[in-house]
Formats: sequence, structure tokens, C-alpha cells
Amino acid sequence: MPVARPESADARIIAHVDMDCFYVQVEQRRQPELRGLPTAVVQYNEWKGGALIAVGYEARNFGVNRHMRGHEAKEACPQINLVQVPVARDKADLSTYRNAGSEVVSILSRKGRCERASIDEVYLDLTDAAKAMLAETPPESLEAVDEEALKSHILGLQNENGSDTKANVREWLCRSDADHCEKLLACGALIVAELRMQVLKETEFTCSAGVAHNKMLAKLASALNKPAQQTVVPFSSVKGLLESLPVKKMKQLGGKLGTSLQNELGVNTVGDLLNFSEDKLQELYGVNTGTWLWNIARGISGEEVQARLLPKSHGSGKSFPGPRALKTADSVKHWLNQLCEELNERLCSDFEKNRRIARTLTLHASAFKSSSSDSFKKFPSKSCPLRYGAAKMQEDAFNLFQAGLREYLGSCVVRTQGTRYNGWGITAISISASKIMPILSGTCSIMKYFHGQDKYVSSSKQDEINFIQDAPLSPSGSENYSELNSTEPQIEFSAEEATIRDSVSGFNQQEVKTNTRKEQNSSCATLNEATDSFTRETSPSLSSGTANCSVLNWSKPPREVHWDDSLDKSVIVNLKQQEQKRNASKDKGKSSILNFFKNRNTLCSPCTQEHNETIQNAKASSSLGGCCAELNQRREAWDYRIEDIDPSVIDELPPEIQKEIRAWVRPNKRPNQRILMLLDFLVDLEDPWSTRCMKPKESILSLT
DNA sequence: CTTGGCTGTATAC
DNA sequence: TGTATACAG
Repeated sequence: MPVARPESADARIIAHVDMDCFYVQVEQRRQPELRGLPTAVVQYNEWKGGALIAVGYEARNFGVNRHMRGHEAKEACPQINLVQVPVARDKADLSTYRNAGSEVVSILSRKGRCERASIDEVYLDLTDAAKAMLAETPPESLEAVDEEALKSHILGLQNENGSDTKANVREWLCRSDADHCEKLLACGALIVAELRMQVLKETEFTCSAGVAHNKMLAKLASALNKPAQQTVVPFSSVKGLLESLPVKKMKQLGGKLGTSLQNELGVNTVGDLLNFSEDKLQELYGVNTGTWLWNIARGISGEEVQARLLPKSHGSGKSFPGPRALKTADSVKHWLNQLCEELNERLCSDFEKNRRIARTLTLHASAFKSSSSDSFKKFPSKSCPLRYGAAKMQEDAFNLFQAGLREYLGSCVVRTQGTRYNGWGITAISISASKIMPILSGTCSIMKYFHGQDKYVSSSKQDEINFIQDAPLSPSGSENYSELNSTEPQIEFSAEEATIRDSVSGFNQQEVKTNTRKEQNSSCATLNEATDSFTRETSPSLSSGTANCSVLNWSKPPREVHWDDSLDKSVIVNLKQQEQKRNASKDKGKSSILNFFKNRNTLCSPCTQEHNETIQNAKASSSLGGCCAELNQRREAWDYRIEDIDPSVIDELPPEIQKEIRAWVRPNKRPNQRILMLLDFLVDLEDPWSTRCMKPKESILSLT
């Protein structure tokens, strides 16, 4: 439900940029011969020519719209070009479009805070940029105004259809007697025009934009003049814009709330809402929603543009409508395997490009059961800690499914095994990865600090952006932002072979231990799973089937990982030599800090030799897959015993780092979750059975 | 049985 | 925290 927020006192300049029929443009860029021709993108679907998910403007002129099927579109426009969405693993694969969206974001984020609102939309907060422009090169001082800016639509500006529209727009943009707010809007319009031109030049995509004083109005405006145009909303025209606007057109009112306004209150336009007092609306819809409605009727919305260039979750799903419903555990497993492969791939890519890891895996499904009674029941969502590696994710996902199915079927006596009809069907499954967080941004700062004090910049606020800048890992990748804000310094990691060797050997020790424990107690795979991952419960596992082992309790006990467990001794690696080498080269000033870091490895187990095999593998796989090398470089980042930190040392660190370390050291507080997750992630990564980041032929198995 | 398919965000309890 | 639901493109 919408939440009311007070509008900030200062006028802001907000833009909403919306790509024009984005999927179609992506396909037209890939197949330039389609440019200018009526085109639509259809989802892989044999039935009636597939469902249209994007329609180009040439096709719209023939009356083709997004709710048609391929056949209908052909009827309305026989010469239409229908392009199929890419398919991978027998399901639609939108990565082409996601990556294209990232290209656009990387451009649009250059001039101010940028929020990626969907695959093809962003919000920009251009307040600072507009103020700067007004101070330095105000529009009124320009002798030539950009053509793209002159094509702006200024809401409420007279003579829009007159013969000399551009002259009017130029005058509005450059008025010296305009009030401050409107001058800032004019600057915003110039900036957005420039950004849109850059998008076109660098990506070949056109987009439309709205420029206003808040997100709500900017979003409304961007849709008013499409394609490839922009619309400005001065304060003075807000009332006129809203009063005749159908409520359903407002974001958040396209669903039940909007319907309720129409049906219960007879409110058809946003202007109609003005007839209701705030109290009345609160009484009808609750305090939050009531206030929100009262505000939006007046064009008020204090919602901030969030600095977020990357998605908060990744998901992969598929539906199985009607007769295609999945009716056996085997078929469910098959599709879960496909979905997990895709998800794992995307998570790996997210890690490589953005240095983020996801913590939670969630399974959603829709089901029906023929055995009557409570067939209305919904299939419950289930989640568990996420383990990287397709094989592990597949195992976890299937266990989640079985747990959900058991609950869904309840007391119904139906079989869940075998290949015969079981009395139930699955009509949709999806898995998603959430709680995605950057790995140790604070430690990033620390590394920055030690890798070059002169380059250190104090900037722990914008985690994500710094993070991206910290790690220009795949320069050619389209979904990273390392090129952003390139004025910021970047770290130089010196990839030391020895680091890779030693850290890998540390992992191998853990592995050996794990295997031993497994052999010792093979009667209960679940418990083994749970214990061999550092005394905490990890993977959901119902496969062993016994009552004791099938409990899905992983969410309950917080991870019982302690820094003095065998964990850090066996997993955390010995970097003494490298560290000393590094320290020797950097040991100028900073004595006490460096002493601390120099001495911190004394408890680590020595590097033994039996792991050469793994070393080879890791080298091979890191050169092939890329991820492992990354992590090995980074591993030194968490190679500390937190409780060994001498408090006096902390004072010497920059404030941001102090903050982070104090959080770790705080008594009675578990180590930073991100550290635990990173450990987790790294250990999973070293599992030779994992298919993660390795194509089959390159897998460790084939290398040994 | 389903109600367009897939992906993503936000909010409430 | 995990789960359910609504909404959007």
C-alpha cells in the first residue's frame, strides 16, 4: 500500500525516462533491417502465434496492441514482423533485454542519482545538476539551445500547436524572469535532452522522458508524448494535468484501490478526489493510504529517488497452463533444474560484475489438486539460505518444493513419488534469489586504504556505486557499471599467484574434513549437511526421508559460526608470506595498524602440500570461469580474527572503516552477516562438484 | 485445474 | 524473518 511522505521543502528536479517499446528496439538494433517496419516481440508460445509483449510504433499505427496474440496481430497488420523472445533451457530468456537496459542505465546515471525502476525505466534526481547549471551556465545565457530540448513539450505553455512552437519553447526555457523553480525545471529539461541524445548515440535506442518536481508527476509526464519526446510539468500546470486524469492512470491506482475509488466513491478522475477531506479518505482507506490519496490529488509526492542501479532480486520462473501442468515429482525436478541453472548463471554474473551475493532462495508455485475439499488452498512459498552452484541450488529448490507440496496436500493421501498421476498438478513454478548484498564494502574500503592510501576516498555512503567502481571486473560486460563516474579512483588489485595457491589450499582442508565427517555418519544425510557446514544448519534436505532428518528448520537457529571455531582455522588461509611481503613494501607510517595486520595470521593452519591438485584445478577454473580468481584476490579481505583487534588500532583508521570494524567488534554481536555469507559463498564455490562458473567440459572432474 | 508470461518491487503481518 | 499479496511493465 502506498505510504504518504511529506514533500521536501526544497523543490526537486526529477526525471522519469522510459524506453520506447523497448524489446522491439532491442530486436531492431540486432536486426537493423527491421528498423522502420511494423514489428512486435512475441513470447515463445505456439498457441495462436504467441503473446505480444512489445509492439513497435509502426505496428501500433495498424491497431496492433499488446494484448493481442500473434495471429490477431497478423490480421490487423499482415506485413508485421513478429520476433520471438530468445529461449534458453526451453524457457523465455530475457537477459538480452536486461543487459540492454543496463547499457541505458549506465548512461542515464551520469548526471545525478539514478533509480532503475524496471527493465526499461529509470528515475533521476537532477536537482543538484540543475542547480549547478543554473549557477554556471543558465539557459538565459545560451546563444543556442539544443534541438532536442527545443522539441520539449512544456505542459501549459500556450500555442503548443502554433506555427512557431520551438520559438515558444526556447523562450520558456531561457526566460530570465521565470521563477526559480521553473528555471530549475528548464535546466532539468536541457540535461534530460542531453542524456537522451547520449543514449541514442551510444545505444541506438530512443526514449521518452518527463521532467517535474516529483516522481509521480515525472512518471505521468513521460507517457504523455511518446516516442522519443520529453514533457515538462511546471507547478502551474499540475492542477490542469491531474483534474481530468482518470484515476486508473496513476501509478498504484491501476488495481483494486483504483477500482474501489471508482465504484465506491464515484471518483473517476484524480480531480474528483479533491472532493474528499483527508479525514474522510483516511477513514475509508486507512491513515497511510488516505493521506497518500489526499496528497496525490494535489500533485504532492515526497518519494525520493533511490540510488539503485541494480535489481534487488533475481528470479526465474515458468508457467505450465492447463493440460501442461506438471504432475510428477520428476517433471517438477526437471524444470526446477532448468530454472536453477539460469538463476545460478545470473547470480554468478551478478557476482562477477557487481561483487554481490544473494542470501535467500525462495520457491513459489501454483498448484491444483483434484482431491477436492480445500482445493482453493494456495501452494505455500518456501525459502532457505541460498547456496551457490547449480547442483546445490537444484537440491535445495527441490527440497523446498517437497516441503511446500507436503504442506499443500496436507492430510490428503496422495503419492508424491513416481511417474504416475498423483492427484495434483503444478501450473507455475519460480525460484528467486533475494537479500542481495555487496560483499564487504567496508573491507573494500580497507583494501583501498592499504592498496594505496593516497587513493583513498571517503565515501562509504553510496555502497553500491562505490562497489561497482571498486571492481571493474569484466570491462566488456554489459551489466556492470564500472565505467560510471569514472572520476573516482579505482583500486588496483595485484593478482598474486601465491595468494591463489594458499587460499585454495585452505579450502581444500575444509573439504577434506567435510568428506571425512560425511563418511563417519552416513545414516542421516541431512544432519551431515547441516553439520559439515560449520555447525550450522544449511541446506533443506528432505531426501533422506526419515522423520528426524526431514525437518526444515534451517531458518531457526542463527548461524552458529564463531570466529574461534574450526572454521577460521581451517578455512581461513595462511597469507603470512604474502602479507609480510605486502607489508614490507607498504610499511611506511601506519605502524600500529600494520602491526596488527602483520600478526593476525598466527593461528592459521599451515599450508600443506597435499592440495596441489586443487590448486591446479582452481587455477584452471579461475582462468576459465573467472570467478575464482576474483575471490582469491579478495580473500585476504576477511582474513582477520575479529576479536584480536586492538581497540586502539581502530582509532587510526578512516571514519568509515572505524564504523565498520566497530560493528564487528561489538560485544555480544555476531560478526557481520556479510562476512558469514561471504565465507559461506566462498566455501560453496570451492566445492568441486559444483557446476558453478564452469562449463561441463571445463569442470574440475575433467581436469583431474 | 487454468484465467497472458515473466520479472521485479513494495508492504503488511 | 518468512510468507502472502498487490501492483506494474
